Amino acid sequence: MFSIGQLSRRTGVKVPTIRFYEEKGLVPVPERSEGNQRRYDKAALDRLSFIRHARDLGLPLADIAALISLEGASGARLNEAHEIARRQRDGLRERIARLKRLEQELDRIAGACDGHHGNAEDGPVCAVLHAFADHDACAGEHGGVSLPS
Amino acid sequence: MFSIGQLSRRTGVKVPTIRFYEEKGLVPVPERSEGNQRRYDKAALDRLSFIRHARDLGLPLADIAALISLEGASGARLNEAHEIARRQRDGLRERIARLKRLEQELDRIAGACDGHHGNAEDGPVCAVLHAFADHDACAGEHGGVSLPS
DNA sequence: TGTAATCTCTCTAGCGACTAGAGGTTCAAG
DNA sequence: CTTGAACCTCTAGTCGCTAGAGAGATTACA
Repeated sequence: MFSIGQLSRRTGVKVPTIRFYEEKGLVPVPERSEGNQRRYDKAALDRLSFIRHARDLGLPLADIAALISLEGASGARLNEAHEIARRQRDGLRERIARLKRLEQELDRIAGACDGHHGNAEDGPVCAVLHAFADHDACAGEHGGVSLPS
Repeated sequence: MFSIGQLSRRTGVKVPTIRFYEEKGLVPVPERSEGNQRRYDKAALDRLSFIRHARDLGLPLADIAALISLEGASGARLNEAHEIARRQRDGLRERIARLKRLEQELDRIAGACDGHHGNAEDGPVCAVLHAFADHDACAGEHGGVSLPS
């Protein structure tokens, strides 16, 4: 039986975040001490570690909740778990690809001007500012639809 | 002179988002028609394109505001623009590296079970669920501190 | 046993960057 | 002149937390 602070230290999940998860139904409502403080057992620790790890992997809480609901499921329902993992991995791949394109362009922008800035009177002063404004100068497309959130 | 809708179509920034940017001071307050509707000129379009592009590149609005304030700046102040671009690129690189590590692990998890699930009675039913729970099985560390937001 | 330090409680509000909706007004085409 | 699309303001919701206030509980040590 540990307190919320001990649970926090063991899992690396911050105290307010644990309470937040409880509110969202991701962590079961724990017992309380006589003084109304939360008391957790090993099961809670495992559950929270699970969430922690899944969050580290980038899964949204909704997906994590779905996975949790699959605990002890069998057969077809289990494919949902695979589906989540696969979907997550594919999304990640796409994100990586897009970020790489962006990196290239930031490279271009960061190197656009190597120190000699003209005077303010001479029109466009620094290529960096211009480069940010100028999408056409991009080597390739970078999505243009959604952000790399 | 175009309406907010036309500006939206030309820049790809959604109408409510344009108003949001105006509220945040990123886009100057435009003139209004007699009937109180926003009317924009080419300068507004350029500014909004700039913001759009920078957002696509992953810059937070605060950085974009900083860049905007550098318009027409000279000398030392311009280095700030470079600084922003460089910082942004470096952050991106780190993010990419971290995401790659996560991808590997999701790969492992997604492939953890290739179709034969045991019966629910036989204890641990599917490796996917277990894999999510089991950080120790990770090939490498994946940060463990902050999320790939 | 006393007391001080640390934890924990609930609650509310805020972050970033929007998005969605309600309920009303204006514009442009036919 | 009428219709319907586009526009207005305002509020609230999204996601995943984080921070703070003010009060009560627990624990370590003297």
